[in-house]
Amino acid sequence: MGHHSCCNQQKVKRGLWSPEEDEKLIRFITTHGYGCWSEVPEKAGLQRCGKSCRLRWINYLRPDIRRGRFTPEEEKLIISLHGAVGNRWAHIASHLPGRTDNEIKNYWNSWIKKKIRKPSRTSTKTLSSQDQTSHLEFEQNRQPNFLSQDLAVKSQLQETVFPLPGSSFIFDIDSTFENINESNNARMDHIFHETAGLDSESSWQICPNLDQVQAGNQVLQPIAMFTNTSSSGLLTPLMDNVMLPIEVQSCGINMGGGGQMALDILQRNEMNDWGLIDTQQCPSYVFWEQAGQLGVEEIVPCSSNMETMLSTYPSCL
DNA sequence: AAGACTGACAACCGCTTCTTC
DNA sequence: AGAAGAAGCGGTTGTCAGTCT
Repeated sequence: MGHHSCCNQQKVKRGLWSPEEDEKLIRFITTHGYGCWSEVPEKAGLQRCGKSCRLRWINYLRPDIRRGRFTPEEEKLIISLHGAVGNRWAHIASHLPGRTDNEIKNYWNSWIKKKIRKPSRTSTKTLSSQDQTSHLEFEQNRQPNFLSQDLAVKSQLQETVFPLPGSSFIFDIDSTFENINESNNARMDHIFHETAGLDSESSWQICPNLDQVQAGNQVLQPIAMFTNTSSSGLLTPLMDNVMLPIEVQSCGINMGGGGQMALDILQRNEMNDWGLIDTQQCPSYVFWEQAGQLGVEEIVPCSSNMETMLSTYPSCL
């Protein structure tokens, strides 16, 4: 194709750009514009291919470029957007004025490397004897891809995006709030009471604007931020402290803010019946049932709630 | 002191998508 | 409609300065 052949031409320079080359390109673009990139090098007096000129301008020289370290807000946004749209760097960059897809991609890749190297807080936590029993039980059911690198990365992301303070609660459900079916509602009700520390008589409901839960006479604030890209492919507006319904088909209840992770895991395992994550203290397992077989996959090892959940929902086994 | 390692980021490559004729 | 070139995109590699051993 055009670029490939143009870059193979003899006397075309490659590698880092010199200040002189930068100056030539800037001078040309600012006076003439760039209309057709393949014509730029010749007109600007550069021994580069048009593609290289374009990249240099877009990623480095254009005046509206923003350089320097990412702010915490930008970092958070990148993490959130990546959780929603994956490696669509150009899409992510469009939400960060002055930042390039290349810059964000580089940032992401080095950040991920760092995170993988650094042992996670939860994965190094000592398990209680109760935890160890539960952990052992499910070790035996591990899937081949258990604790894959991909999963480790996602767990790290989850730690960052969903810091999980002990007294708060977060959850998402398998349908829009208007369509909670009875069995899901009952399970959610039970889990909610336990998680929020309510007595069994206390009633609760999701407030109409979906950002709070009314429990008895107190209003509780969810801490989670969810994204949903499942149906339209469009990016759901990201809002801190707002709980959005996530469409996890037949997924049952998902607590702990791992909606997208659950979806990934369940889809990867072609789960059609139902699945459940129990994650009060930290993310732990996704369960699902298919053809009479229990499937289980770990998100982050250990959960002090495992026994409780198993006794409450014996159908997990 | 010197070589190995690491992180940051610039640049390239190959493929896909868009545009033009 | 479809061929060809241009532009866009994401994965990967290269470079270099700083740090570690």
